This record gives sequence, C-alpha cells and structure tokens, in this order.
Amino acid sequence: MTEEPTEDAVTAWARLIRAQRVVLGAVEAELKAAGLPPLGWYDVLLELERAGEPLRPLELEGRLLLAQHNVSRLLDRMEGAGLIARAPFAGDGRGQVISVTDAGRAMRGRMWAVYGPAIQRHLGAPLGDEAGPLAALLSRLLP
Amino acid sequence: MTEEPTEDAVTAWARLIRAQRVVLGAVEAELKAAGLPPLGWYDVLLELERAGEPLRPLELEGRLLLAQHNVSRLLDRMEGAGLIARAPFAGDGRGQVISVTDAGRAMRGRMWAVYGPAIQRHLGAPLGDEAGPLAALLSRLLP
DNA sequence: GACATCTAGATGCAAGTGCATCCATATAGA
DNA sequence: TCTATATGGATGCACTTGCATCTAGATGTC
Repeated sequence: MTEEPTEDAVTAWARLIRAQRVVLGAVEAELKAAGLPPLGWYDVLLELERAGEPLRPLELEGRLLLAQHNVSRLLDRMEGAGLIARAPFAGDGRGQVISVTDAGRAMRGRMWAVYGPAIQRHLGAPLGDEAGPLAALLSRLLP
Repeated sequence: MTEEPTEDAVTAWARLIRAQRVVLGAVEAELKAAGLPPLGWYDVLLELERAGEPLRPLELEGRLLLAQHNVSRLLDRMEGAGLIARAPFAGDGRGQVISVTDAGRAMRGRMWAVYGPAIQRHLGAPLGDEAGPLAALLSRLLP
C-alpha cells in the first residue's frame, strides 16, 4: 500500500535528474569545447587502464552499464580512432579482447586535463565538503 | 590552482552519473513496459498543468532544460498524439502557445499511476528518510 | 518607409541509441 | 556424431538528438 512516493522522494527524484543533467551537460560541453571525445570514451579508457589487462566487451558492458550493441559500436568508433585494439579471445572463438593503445592512454591523459578541473568546477566547488556525504547517499541507489 | 578535483568530488561525480542512470533507467523501463510514453512527455504535461495556462515553447524550453529544436520536435510528437495543442500567440506573430488537451490530462494521470510507484520503489524505498537530505545536497548543484 | 538586425520556431542532415535479428562459435543431448 | 539450443558480438532499421541553417515576423536605425 505504500505505493505513492513521499514528497521528499519526489523532490529528490526531480533534483537527481536535473542535477545530473546540469552537471553532466556542463562537463561534456567543456570536453567538446576542447575538441575532445565524449565522456563515454573516457570511461572505456579508464576501465581498461584500471583493469591493467585487456577486457572482453562483455565485461565493459557490465562495468559501464551499457547495452551490448552500444558497446559494440562505441568500440567501433574508438578502434577507428586508434584508441583501442580488438584481438580474438583465445579461450572462445566468438569472443574478443579489448586493449588500450598508447594513443588511447595519451588521449585519456588529455581528457583528464579538462575533465578533472571541470568536475571540480561544476561539482566539487558547489558542494564544498558535502561531496563525501552526497556520495554516501547516492551509493544507496546503486546496485 | 585548485584545479584537481578532490577524491570525494570524483566519487560523488561518478555516483551521481551512475545513480541517475540506474534509477532513471528503471523508471523509464516501467513506463515502457506499461506501454506509456517516455518521461519527457510527462514533464511537458506536468509543466502545462502546473502553469494552469498555455505556455510558450520558449518557456517550456527553460523549464525543461531542453534545446529549442528538441522542444519543437517533442511538441510535434505530442501534438500528433493529441496530448497538446498549438495555437498562434496573439502578441507575437512568430510565437505560439501550447496547451494540454483533455487527452493530455488523462495521459498524465495514467502515467503517474505507474510513475509514482516507480519513483517510490527505485528511489524512495532505498533512500528511506534520507530522501530529504539527498534533495538538499542536490539542490547545491542546481542553478 | 526602407533596410539591417534580431528573435521564435521549424527543418535537413549527420550522428547516436534502442530494438530485433543475424552470424558464428560453444555447449548439451540423443 | 549429429542436431538443438545458448551465447558473444555485429548489424539493419526506425527513432531521437545535436548542429546548422532557414523562414517569418519583430525591432531598431536612418
């Protein structure tokens, strides 16, 4: 019977959607203005570097919360740009394995030079020392 | 010189993006599963009903944080579905004025029947009484 | 009043996304 | 082994979004 959301829940919902759109939009705009690729590319590069080893598209799919066909095409574009490389996966003829290229690592560096300050400007600064608490609350919404 | 984001800021950033994607995705999926239009349509209907009077596309643009051309086409679709009506704006021959139709009001009702419980399930419930505090923190990111 | 400039909204085109389906390989069962 | 089914990833098609441009009406200047 507790179907109707509370007023606070609706407010939090509306602001979550809005705040994300505002902040993400501002950060993406800075990347674009700097002539850099969109954030999705950064995420792929980061996951690959973090993993420290080639990953399968399937793993990227899970970590990035993207649909299979979107990963496939995102990798197409990044491969075309020379930032990642595809190689067959030894253990399974259907699978493949994705690795970052040197150009990919360099690109992530260049992106971070814009991305980091943008995060600070559009999120870190307005939040001040509330960033930690906000992160804690948001974690309750994550799987 | 405080260009680099703090660690907390980066964590908050990552979770903001992710939490929004997870929750929004879940809610949108419920609407779609119920055969209802996407959330953007709800927002338009809500703004129109809230205003209590016809609004100009320009106003919708501002309230919904959408680009002009997106509003234009969103209204095309909603007009096609009979949920809103366009009328010329008396004071300015270039302008127009958008109003909800009865079908639009009915649709918003049907959407809320799915939307409300979905918000509660995917956001209200996991947050419990932290919804208020989360909303307060998020407001710092809004204009 | 004629002309330049500005603004509200529409639209053509490129790019991205969702959805369904397809292809190739793997695994399971008879 | 031969066939049925499941899984990793690619792809065709429709729809949405972004970007640039366009049209029509408004405003301002001389």
